Amino acid sequence: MARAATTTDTFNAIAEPRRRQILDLLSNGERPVKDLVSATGLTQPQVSKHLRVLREVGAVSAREAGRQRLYRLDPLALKPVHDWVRDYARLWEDRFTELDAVLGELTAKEEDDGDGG
Amino acid sequence: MARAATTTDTFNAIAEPRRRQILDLLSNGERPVKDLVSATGLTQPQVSKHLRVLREVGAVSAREAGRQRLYRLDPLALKPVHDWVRDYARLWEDRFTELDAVLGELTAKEEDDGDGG
DNA sequence: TTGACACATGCTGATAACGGCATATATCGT
DNA sequence: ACGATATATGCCGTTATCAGCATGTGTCAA
Repeated sequence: MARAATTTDTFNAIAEPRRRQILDLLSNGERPVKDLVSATGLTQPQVSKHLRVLREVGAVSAREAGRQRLYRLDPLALKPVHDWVRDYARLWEDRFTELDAVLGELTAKEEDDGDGG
Repeated sequence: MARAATTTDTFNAIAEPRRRQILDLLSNGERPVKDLVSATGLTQPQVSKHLRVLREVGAVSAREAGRQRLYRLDPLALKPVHDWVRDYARLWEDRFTELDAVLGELTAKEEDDGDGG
């Protein structure tokens, strides 16, 4: 078995930075593919493929408008990600964690130095 | 070029559900590898490899303790993920988004049906 | 109809993940 | 020293990504 497909879930889909960039662009509102192409500097097929992945995980949806397709953000698809990291956010927002991190570094250094004090 | 390495950043590292599971286990405190093996049901090499990835992105750190290594969560590594999804959370917490989603579905259906009203 | 435009899909090649298994390293107990 | 325990690493095979390029489908204009 290889790595899970990018279309398995939102976690895999947003691992690709270009896809996050596309979502960022869509958070400003509906946009046709061409706009995303010029904004990202990617080729049109690349953008379409990324959009396909995002569609399959439900992060975007498309609407036909003449010969173009307007893509729209579907933010609820990101909820599982947010829900998961939310618990961890408490840990560093505590400030104690940051302090712990610093102290941990110092302690580790002391141990490396032997009984240097 | 293939998919970005799992060690590229936290986004790629946490795409793998087993690694999220390991982080979840470590959020209860420091644990030796053996505990993670029994808790996850994975083989020991698998766990060690996942831990290596998590170490390389700075999500965990290890401390020597006799013949075992105690792994500790480093939650700050998850901050970029949280920061990124946080903006999107506002969108669905607005409730208007959910309403929009429903209305969008209806509108799309009407358009599919032609002027069915 | 012909052509231009907008978008999606198919194919190829290169890369690297992930699982499984074996094995190397280090520590503890006797 | 020897065996057992704890952990890390190496190799192999399968699989799916991602970039690039060509091509297919549908829409608008003349």
